[in-house]
Amino acid sequence: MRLSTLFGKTLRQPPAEAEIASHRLILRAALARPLAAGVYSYLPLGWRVIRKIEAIMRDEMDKIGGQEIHMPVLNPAELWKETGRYFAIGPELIRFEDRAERDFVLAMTHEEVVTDLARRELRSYRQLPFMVYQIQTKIRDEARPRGGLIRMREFLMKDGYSFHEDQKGLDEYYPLIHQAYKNIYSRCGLQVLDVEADTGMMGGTGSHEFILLSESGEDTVVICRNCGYAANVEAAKALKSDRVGQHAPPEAMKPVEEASTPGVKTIQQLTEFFSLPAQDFLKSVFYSAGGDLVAVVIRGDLDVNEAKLARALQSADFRFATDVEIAKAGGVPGFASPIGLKNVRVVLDDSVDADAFIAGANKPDTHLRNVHYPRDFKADIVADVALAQAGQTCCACGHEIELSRGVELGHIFKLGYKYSEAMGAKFLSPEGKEVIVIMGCYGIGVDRLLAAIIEQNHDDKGIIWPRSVAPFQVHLVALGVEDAEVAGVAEKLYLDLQARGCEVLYDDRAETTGVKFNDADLIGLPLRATVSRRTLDKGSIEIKPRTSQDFTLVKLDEAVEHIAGECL
RNA sequence: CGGGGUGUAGCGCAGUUGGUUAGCGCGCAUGGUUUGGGACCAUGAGGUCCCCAGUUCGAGUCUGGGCACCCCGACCA
Repeated sequence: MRLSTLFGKTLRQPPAEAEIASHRLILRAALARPLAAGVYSYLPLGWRVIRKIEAIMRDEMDKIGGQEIHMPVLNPAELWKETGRYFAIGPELIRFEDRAERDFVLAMTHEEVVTDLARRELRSYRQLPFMVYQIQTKIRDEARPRGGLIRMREFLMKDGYSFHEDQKGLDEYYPLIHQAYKNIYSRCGLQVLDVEADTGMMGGTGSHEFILLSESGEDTVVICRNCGYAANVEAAKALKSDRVGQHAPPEAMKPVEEASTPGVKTIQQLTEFFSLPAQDFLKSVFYSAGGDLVAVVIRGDLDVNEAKLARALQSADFRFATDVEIAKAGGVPGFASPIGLKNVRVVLDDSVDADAFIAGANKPDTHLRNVHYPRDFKADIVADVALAQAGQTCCACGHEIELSRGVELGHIFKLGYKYSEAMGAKFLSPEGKEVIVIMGCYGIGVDRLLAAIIEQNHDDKGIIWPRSVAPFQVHLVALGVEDAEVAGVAEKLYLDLQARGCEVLYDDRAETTGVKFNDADLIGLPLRATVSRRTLDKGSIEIKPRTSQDFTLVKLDEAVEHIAGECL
């Protein structure tokens, strides 16, 4: 490709809206251009990278028996009603009617379509197992797109779906997917963290996320530097420290007594008022779940993890209760607890021991001392619903855990029977019995991966492409194109390299040295080859890797083979 | 969806208490001088000042409403 005719100009200054490194470089290097919030067009350079990434994904999927298919983005709403997601998912699912007033949606993922395909095709266990995948546009009307290609409303995803006879088959296949994903990242030059993830309402039996550690990430992961345990904070198990200090133990229980606490509402205020650590108080957080009031009771030093709460409640359909709803059940916001309340489901975090706590009295300006569980209140559910915190210790080895921000690059899931059951995807077993097929789903964002590669591979001059995904391998620079010999040699090199199978971006423009070298650094191809009067006087051209400050002179007649050796 | 910010030429920005023909740098076009790290000179093209309504003799500037984009948070199969 000649730079003089390449569609898309590099920018000296990035548009003011770009804040994170990959976003700025994607715009400056002319990889993509915005059309609307979270919607981008790819220019030739960016699209070549996308195609390289896709090729790696296809290769890894094919290696583990994946078969590429292609499913529509335009979906009849009927399918989504069958699984209930038409009603369960919020406005991020775009819904509309066609001209005949039939309900349609734009697919944000393809479990419904693929399960529908499966139930139509699948008859016998002899057809199992299989895994199909596609690289397809996904539409999600995200509340807040951000970070350029990090979070988009229209994006590309490689999504795969596996179908097995039984859990055992899925369990045996899952590690192959897991390894294929790791291969994809490493082949793209990325170091990603592989973490245990929340299976959420999917009801699955296993799930991993692949996280790029980055300050601009929107997920929080828990990491143990000692044993390597890593998990999304939504799923993370951590050992809650035991309470320290003096507490009335269960065998020495004193009667509950009221304490006047005028205006003291928050845990922070309580610790100051009583001069006691936060762990000696009971925090009660009220939720409204499907019309019921739920009180989540947790130690004062901990916060509620709503993903874990969803699992405990077996429903994600809840929100913070309003003060009115709390008052209706007899609670007094700021001084509330489950003690003495009726018609409230109580979820107790397993951090709450049998020793004495101070809790709300459901009476204005009043708390209660010597509250003991289970003497003074009962729990409907006891579970771990606490958010992991820095400073807690690893559930596997006891070492102190760290929290880190990250970007979710991929998510693999043992789906189980949720979709196949809802949609009746069944097959006949060897015994002639109808059996529901078990599914897995495996997603990885293509655009986001491109952004991640840049996040992890750039310097202050520009992108540093890993060879595997670089839009071209060689940036051929002709300095002083008015010099007929320079132009002639560069031109010949360009043609010869292409004939030899190298991907060459040829800067044939009549620009000054600084402009050309700065563009080469910005675009970031692995190898730069320079032809100038100065190199020709030595019968040579100059070769410089993007990653190095040093260059080497190579004789003209060896140039093609030398470069080919570096980039093929 | 809550909070904050920004909308003036392709990009980055300035524009005074409301006042004539809306500027600057970069980029772009033409000509010339240059040519190993974003060169220089000259000439030139390019604007619904986000939109609508209002106040005013007069609005980029003031008022009201709307829209778009960015950031933080909530949300996120």
